[in-house]
Amino acid sequence: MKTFVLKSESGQNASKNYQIKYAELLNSAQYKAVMAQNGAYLVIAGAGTGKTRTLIYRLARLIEDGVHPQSILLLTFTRRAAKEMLDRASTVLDERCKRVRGGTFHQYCAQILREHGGEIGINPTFTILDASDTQEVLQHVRQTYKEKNKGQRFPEKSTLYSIISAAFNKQIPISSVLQLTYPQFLHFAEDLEKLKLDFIEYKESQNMLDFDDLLVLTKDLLQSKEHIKAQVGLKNKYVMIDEYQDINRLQADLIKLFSSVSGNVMAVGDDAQSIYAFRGADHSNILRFPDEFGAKEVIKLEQNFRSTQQILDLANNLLLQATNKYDKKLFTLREEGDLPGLIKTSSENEQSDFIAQYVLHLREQGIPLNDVAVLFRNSRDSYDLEVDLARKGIPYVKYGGQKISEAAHIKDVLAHIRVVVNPGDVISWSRILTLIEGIGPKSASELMMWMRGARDGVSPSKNYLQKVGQLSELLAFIKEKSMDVSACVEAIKNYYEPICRKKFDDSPKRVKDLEAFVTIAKPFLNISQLLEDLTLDPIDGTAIDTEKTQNEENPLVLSTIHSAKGLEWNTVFIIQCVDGIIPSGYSVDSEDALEEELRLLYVAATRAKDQLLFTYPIIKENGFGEYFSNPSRFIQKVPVNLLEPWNLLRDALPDESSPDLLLKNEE
DNA sequence: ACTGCCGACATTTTT
DNA sequence: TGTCGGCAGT
Repeated sequence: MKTFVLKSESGQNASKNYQIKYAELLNSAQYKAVMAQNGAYLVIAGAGTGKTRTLIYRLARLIEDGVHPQSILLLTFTRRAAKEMLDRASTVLDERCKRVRGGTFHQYCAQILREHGGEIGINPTFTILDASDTQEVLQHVRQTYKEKNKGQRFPEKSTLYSIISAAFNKQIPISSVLQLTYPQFLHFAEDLEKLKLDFIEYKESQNMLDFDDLLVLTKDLLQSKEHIKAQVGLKNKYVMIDEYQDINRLQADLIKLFSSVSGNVMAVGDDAQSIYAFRGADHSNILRFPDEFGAKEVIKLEQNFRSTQQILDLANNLLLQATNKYDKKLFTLREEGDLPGLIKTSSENEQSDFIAQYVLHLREQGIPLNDVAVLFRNSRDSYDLEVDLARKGIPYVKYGGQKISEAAHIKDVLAHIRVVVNPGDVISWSRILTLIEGIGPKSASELMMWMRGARDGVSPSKNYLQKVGQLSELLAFIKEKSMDVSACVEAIKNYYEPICRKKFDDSPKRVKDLEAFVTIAKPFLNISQLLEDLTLDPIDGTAIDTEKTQNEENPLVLSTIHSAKGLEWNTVFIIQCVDGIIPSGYSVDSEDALEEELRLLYVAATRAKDQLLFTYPIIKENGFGEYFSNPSRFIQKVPVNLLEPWNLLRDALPDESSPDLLLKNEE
């Protein structure tokens, strides 16, 4: 008798002959997620439970099942994350995985708008504004309102940016944002609403979109144009979203639209690790997912493969302090390890000294610098340490904080490219014109008037024209060579370098950045590409320094906790565990905000594989002088049997061959 | 008009 | 920390 096996629609793939032995490589929860077929699924993946691994294998599995790589959409938090996943997936399976469409929400939205934006009146050649560009536009729009409210404190451009952006991302009116976060500006509510309209109008007139516009307009487009929604939906047979806990309302709506045809969505995240409320993320989104998307199943990953049980015990204990119940308890099969340590230092300086010495001590034990991370709440919390590391010659990279592409000197360089790409960009014109000696805001705007067509015979003033000569040569060159990015950037650098030297006291550092920037810019196909990539995927603060230290030893990692998301190291220091820093002084009035700070500490703690050390200085310096600081309230509540206090002893002998030894006191 | 200098001020965290 | 606004000098 002959047999023919009929394939079922879903779920029956376990018997298939896969190239990859999924069942052997994954634990049962991971396996379930990887094999999940059609419909919506939520994967709650605790820290270190192999979330990325699960996503990677699911990609591979789908492709093995014949799903077209291009019909899979993988949305991640950063572009780097997407790229890494696709790279890893192609190692476990094959090159096909690289053809999966992966990236950030902003990137994907920009793509949709370039393709279909015309349908709602968007010119597809729009330029994208990054955070600081947006602030410059706001600065421009702000003038009128500032003058109108003379004598009163009117919000700064950065404050305006957070207010307006919060209104967009949370989709609430400005007055509500003011009530929640900026009650001191409540009386400006009306003006700010108007300012917002001016702001929108200005961006429209210049054909510019900021980060928020990309999301909002994509949503508008897909909601108002049924056929486009269908077209986009058809392309997305499978949608996967990483870090779902950090997604805001707007993004949740977008996912619904992206997956409208197939309904195949897998969201992955951890409600205990939601740390982006400040930008509108709402960790209840992840809890709502099952209802909202009609999820077939919620899969929980709880076995941790990263940390020792001692570290997990402490992390679990931190979560107990939350009023929100996180139904989660991480466990591991790893061997026992050291108790996490709590180190009190007399000053911030001693804290830095301790870190530096202990890092060297670890290195002697065979733990390389780059397997050690120092984490902190605010970017500036590492300044003191950075000075100390530099002095002791310990190489480091820093993640988080200001982006290189937002530094003034890089913005200057980019402005030259911008005016070529978008000659209507008044802000950039003004920026590059006022760089020229003898040209201030007034002459700059006269020159711009003149360029726009010399209305009413405004005299071009020969004197200025001469000064601008060099600049116009440069711009002509860029225009002609727009496909040769490295020639353009090189030319700008040569033109700008003398200006840079005059403009900044710390010009040597900045000139070095310029040189590094030439290298970074090289691989781009044309100047518009360069601009777009830099705004959608800004280079991390010290990425440039990394190049320098590459020949040397792998550097120690310094990072804000936010930027450490998803990463892991053998040893993790969490420094400045002081009340007012973590939790931040800005959060103590709000229970929700406070709880987010707790989650932040939880994220930091769960980055450690073997050793976890909290440090805090007992005396902090602040403006006028010194004051006593208290250890973080979160840390204070942890019982001693989970967190061992260390005793620092300073070696009294000055002529000892080894540096001062800091000892651990076993109690 | 433009430049330079001084003091005030704001500040989490990121696409 | 660096940026911004005001003021004085060229």
